[in-house]
Amino acid sequence: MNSNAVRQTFLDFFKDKNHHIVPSSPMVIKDDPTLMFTNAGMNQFKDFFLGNKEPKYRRVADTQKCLRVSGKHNDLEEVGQDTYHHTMFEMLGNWSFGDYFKPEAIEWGWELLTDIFKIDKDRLYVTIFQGDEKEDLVKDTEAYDCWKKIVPEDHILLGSKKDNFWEMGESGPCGPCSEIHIDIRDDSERKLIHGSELVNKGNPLVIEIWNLVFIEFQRQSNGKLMPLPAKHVDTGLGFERLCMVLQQKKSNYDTDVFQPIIHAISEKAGIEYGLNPKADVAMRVVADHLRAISFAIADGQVPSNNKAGYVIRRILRRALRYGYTFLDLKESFIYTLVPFLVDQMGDVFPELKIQQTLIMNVIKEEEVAFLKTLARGIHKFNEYIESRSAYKEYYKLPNLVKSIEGLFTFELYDTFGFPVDLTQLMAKEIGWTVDMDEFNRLLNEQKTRSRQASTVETADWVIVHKDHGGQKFTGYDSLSEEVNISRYRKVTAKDGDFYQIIFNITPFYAESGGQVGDRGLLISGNEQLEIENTVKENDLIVHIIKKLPSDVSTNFLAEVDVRKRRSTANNHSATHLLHAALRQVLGVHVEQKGSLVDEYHLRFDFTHYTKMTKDEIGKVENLVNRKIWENIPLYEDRELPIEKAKEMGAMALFGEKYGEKVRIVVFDKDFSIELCGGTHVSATGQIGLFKIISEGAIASGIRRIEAITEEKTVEYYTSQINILDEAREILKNPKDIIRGIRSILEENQQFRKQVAEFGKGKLIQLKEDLKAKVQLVNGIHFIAEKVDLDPENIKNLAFDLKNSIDNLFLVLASENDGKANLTVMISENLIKERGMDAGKIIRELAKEIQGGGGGQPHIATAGGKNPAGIPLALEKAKSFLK
RNA sequence: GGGGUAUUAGCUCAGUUGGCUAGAGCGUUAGACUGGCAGUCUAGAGGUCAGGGGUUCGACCCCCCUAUACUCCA
Repeated sequence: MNSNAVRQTFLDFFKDKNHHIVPSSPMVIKDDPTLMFTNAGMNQFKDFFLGNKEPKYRRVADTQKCLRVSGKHNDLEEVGQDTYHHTMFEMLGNWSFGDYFKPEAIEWGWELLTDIFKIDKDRLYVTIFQGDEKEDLVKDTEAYDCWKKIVPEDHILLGSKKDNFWEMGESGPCGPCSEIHIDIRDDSERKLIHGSELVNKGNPLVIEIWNLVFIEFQRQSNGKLMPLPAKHVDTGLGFERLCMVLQQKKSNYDTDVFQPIIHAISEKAGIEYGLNPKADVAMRVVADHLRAISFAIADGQVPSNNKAGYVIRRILRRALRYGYTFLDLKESFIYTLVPFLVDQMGDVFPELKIQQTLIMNVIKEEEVAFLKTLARGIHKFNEYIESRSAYKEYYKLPNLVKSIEGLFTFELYDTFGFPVDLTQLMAKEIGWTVDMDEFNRLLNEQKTRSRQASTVETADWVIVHKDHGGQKFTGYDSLSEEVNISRYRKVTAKDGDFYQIIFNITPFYAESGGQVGDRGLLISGNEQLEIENTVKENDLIVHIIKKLPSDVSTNFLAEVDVRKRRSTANNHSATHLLHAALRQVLGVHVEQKGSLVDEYHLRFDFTHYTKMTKDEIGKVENLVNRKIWENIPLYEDRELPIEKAKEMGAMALFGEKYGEKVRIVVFDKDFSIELCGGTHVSATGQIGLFKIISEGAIASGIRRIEAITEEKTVEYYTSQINILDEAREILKNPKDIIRGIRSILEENQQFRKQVAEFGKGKLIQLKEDLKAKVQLVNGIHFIAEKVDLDPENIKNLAFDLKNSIDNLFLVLASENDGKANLTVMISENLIKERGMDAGKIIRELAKEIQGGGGGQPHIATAGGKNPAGIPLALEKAKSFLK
């Protein structure tokens, strides 16, 4: 059975059991501070488990793209080493939200695996939670009894809290789980050791394939467990592992999910898969990471230097590093593999196919950049080895300690991004070692420092008024509302504590979709508190406030800051107009890749391959402004079925999560229709005036425009005109200001030349005067004079004189700003033949002017605070004429 | 969010206790050699040492601020 059929069979099976099939949510997560990527199938349903939201369907099934690279589930370093870990993988899942529980989940799981997929029952083992005394949790006999009906007892095993008690995080929903494991060893080996002894023991051929989680508790932040009112089922069946089992393979990478890609890599490297263990690991790493990166980019996450983007960059670099070292691929190659992935998965995940060009461009650019960092690192490494060897030469050390310091290794890694394992490899090749203890110590130091800088502690929610069916958002229509607090909690952060407050109803827009959150006031009686920001946590609207009201249980008036909201709406609506204008001027390949809208400006990232010309920017600005002046009224529909919205030609974004009912925002149905949750102007005229401030690249194929609207634009034009006015005034109001500036510049250049000529003439004169004063003492041409020149010109003069007079000993003095300066110049041959040293001489002379100085043997300078000492210094100079 | 490093000629980079009137290679311009090209040789042009402030007799170098880029950690 090929992989596509496996996936389909799973979904069909649960469809028959009255499950609603939902699409995979994006792999990149936007509105959850605790998570960067979807790392389990349950992520998109988190709000249902937390009780923040009511599910529309009580039974759901899906396949979910997941990425596990950071946080609690960190598999990155495992990937490729074995045959069954992945960064990106698909999780098949069936879900019950307060509907069926253990009996059905267990029965159906077994039915699918054994009846439909025909897996040999004798090879399957199940585990149940054994209980935990510390937590006061009993053994999960309910699950045990369900299993006992269909599975022989010697195939049911007890598991500890670590393996069989699932938790979402430090706090939150949790419960016991029951895992299904499979033993795919050969019969001969199975006879030697019973499979039950190898479950959860890290054997690559006895592995977990399905985890059935029974959520029935809520973990408080004080560690206590509370029973949940509604019980849920959350299951995860590893798609790649299931394919392996059904295709009778011993490795996920041998299935048709990976083979086409592995084959392409092997061709590229000219190394056959399966011959050399190290090369095999590398090929698996590249194949796995290629998937992860491509899907991430398709979901809108390009590699960058922090947060989620940084994680993607790290994955890509790891792949490149393995290719570089073990497959001897020294040039960018990963991007050339993308078409094979698209062939394989493009039908199930169309976002890959549509964005293929962008994915390839972005990957290639990253590859080239990283190869450059590698080259720089290698250069630094060689320099280090050379300098250490030179050190040994210099001090005539009998033998050099061939060890690379941890500090240097760390600097290479931390500052220059050079992978530490490459340092080790290169060291080994020339017979050196690396001080890894020191390296690790430094790395841990940095980790601790970073962690301390970002510790936040979140307390439990305090319920004030029970909310029925969650909170209501009224901000599209009103800007103030009578509210009461349904719950709040305290957050302790490094730079001060604050509170998160949930209202029963709120006009405040929470930060999302690139639009910043609202600010405003919370008023009750005489008390006025500032709501500093509004953020979204999953779908919950959270208000941030520094201080709690004196009475939290009373009624309040919540008022949105109108000024900020208005400016933000201007910028958001302008963003829509800009998007549409770009598509009209540049072409329909323009897709939104990111957006930021606040009260000051708007930022819009989009796909486009070349720098926009002045002309194009002008056209876009004009088009947007024309639409503003048409004063087009806003048309919106907040409850439109998504299919209908798409029919209307609404632009949906990749990597964005949409429900079944969506909101569309329309400005002229023939111009701009977008799916959007943000706040907008009621008619475009309010935007006033639009101006693009900058246009540039942020990644290959992605460009960024920054623009302003309304009063900011007027301010901008006003300040530009003021500059012009001022310039005109300075130039005494010429008819043509440009010509005026040009002629001044020309004149200026002329004068410069003249001044330079004049200065030169003066210098020549001075030079002649000084030449006339040369005394010949002991075969030395001696000059000691005070001149009226600045230090820079004295230096020039000195060099000039040295070139025209041989055997020269020159001492020049000058006075500037009440301070004395001395310069000594000596011909090279006098230094050699008579051992004269300008540096030593000047230190003697400087005593007379109460100062200090120094320099080289042939030229030296000094300064002092006593100009009256100059004659004495010049006199003293004679004493060196021996 | 917390660190680190860098910014020098059109490009790639040197410049090691503060004292080269700031250098190399490539590129570029002119000339010579060659029947022409490739090439070789000779000569030259090209610098606000990222920007601003400070310390100093003297700053590419030390200190502070700003900008940009790179990079590690969370």
